[in-house]
Amino acid sequence: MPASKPSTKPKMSKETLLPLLASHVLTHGLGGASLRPLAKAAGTSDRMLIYHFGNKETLITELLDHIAGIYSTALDVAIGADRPKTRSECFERVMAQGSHPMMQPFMVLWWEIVAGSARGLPGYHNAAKAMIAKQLLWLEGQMPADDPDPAGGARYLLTLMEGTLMLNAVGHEATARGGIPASGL
Amino acid sequence: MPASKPSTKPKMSKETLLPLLASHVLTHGLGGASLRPLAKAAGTSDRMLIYHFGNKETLITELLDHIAGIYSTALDVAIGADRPKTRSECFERVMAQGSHPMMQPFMVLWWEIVAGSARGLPGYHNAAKAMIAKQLLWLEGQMPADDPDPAGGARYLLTLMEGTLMLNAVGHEATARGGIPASGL
DNA sequence: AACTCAATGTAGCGATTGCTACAATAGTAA
DNA sequence: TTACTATTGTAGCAATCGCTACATTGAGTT
Repeated sequence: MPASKPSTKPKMSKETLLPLLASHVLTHGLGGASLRPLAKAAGTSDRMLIYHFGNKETLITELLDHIAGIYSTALDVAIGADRPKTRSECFERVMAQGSHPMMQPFMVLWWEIVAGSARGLPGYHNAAKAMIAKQLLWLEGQMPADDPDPAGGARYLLTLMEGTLMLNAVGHEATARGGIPASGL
Repeated sequence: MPASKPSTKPKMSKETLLPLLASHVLTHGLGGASLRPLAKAAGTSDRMLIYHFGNKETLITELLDHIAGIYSTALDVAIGADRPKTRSECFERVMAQGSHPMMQPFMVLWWEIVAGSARGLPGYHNAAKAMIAKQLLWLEGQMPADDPDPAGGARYLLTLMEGTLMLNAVGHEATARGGIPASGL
């Protein structure tokens, strides 16, 4: 009775592991991400994580790459059908999207990535740069159709949005909301 | 010959320890801040850190408070003698100050504090809020003398500045610099 | 059937983690 | 002196860290 043995070819590779690992760090963060909890979340052992990735550093690097990819596609599916009329309206939309509960795990993780990038941790910088670049591109596509300078406007709105999101993250929502002038956007 | 004994009343308290601990985390970060390295940097043992602070969590909390205080006085000594003429000029000055090499340890640590605050780590939120509040107050004092709305302007410039600093931290300096419109500040 | 080799489990290593038990050394109060 | 209390050193504990040595399994190849 060969019953207890689960499966002889369990199909376990980086590609199948990364989504599970990503889901774990998206809810538990990168700071305390150690091999054994990560492995448990992915249904494996630390032994196998090292087997597949070589060491923790490359695991984190590839994981951050993967998460940047997830973020990118999440933005892709969030493209509005119509264009906003003004930059102000564009900013409102974009902020609503960035503050959406669905995006919150990304935001919480995001500051950890920024911190790691600022401190020079391997892998963090590339992921941060990729995510910003993607967001900039996405924002450019969200600009008003008749905007005189969509690229420059996207950079401006991105700066403003990131500042606002940071103030939100540390409990200064009122500061951020009150500071954006209606004109000038 | 009482020679080898260092001092019978070595005067060691939270107040004398905190500056040394702060200097350590300002250069080495909070992430890997464990008791024994911290103690070594302060010239003590982990044993004594626990003795003075009770446990690591309150140590970190009080340390973050202390660092927020250091940051506050650092801003106080950086108040310019004259006021800028325009918001644009004000923003330039403030960015120059925030990008100053002297401030870089604070900036690198800052993103770690933001990350901890976003994730709800104890002590991080209060420190982040205090540092932002101080910065807002400071910025208000730096606004042009004839500004129609110094408080609102300070909030706006703070949002813009933090967004810019974050983009700098992840290697998107060009994005940030190119995005700020000359008008509208 | 014999061999090969990727995939996996088990067990453990040395280092580090936060923290504690116990004892020794004082300086002060009685 | 005697007793007490605050401060400090020494040793160590259980837990976790990243990682490795070794053995086993099993599917495919010859």
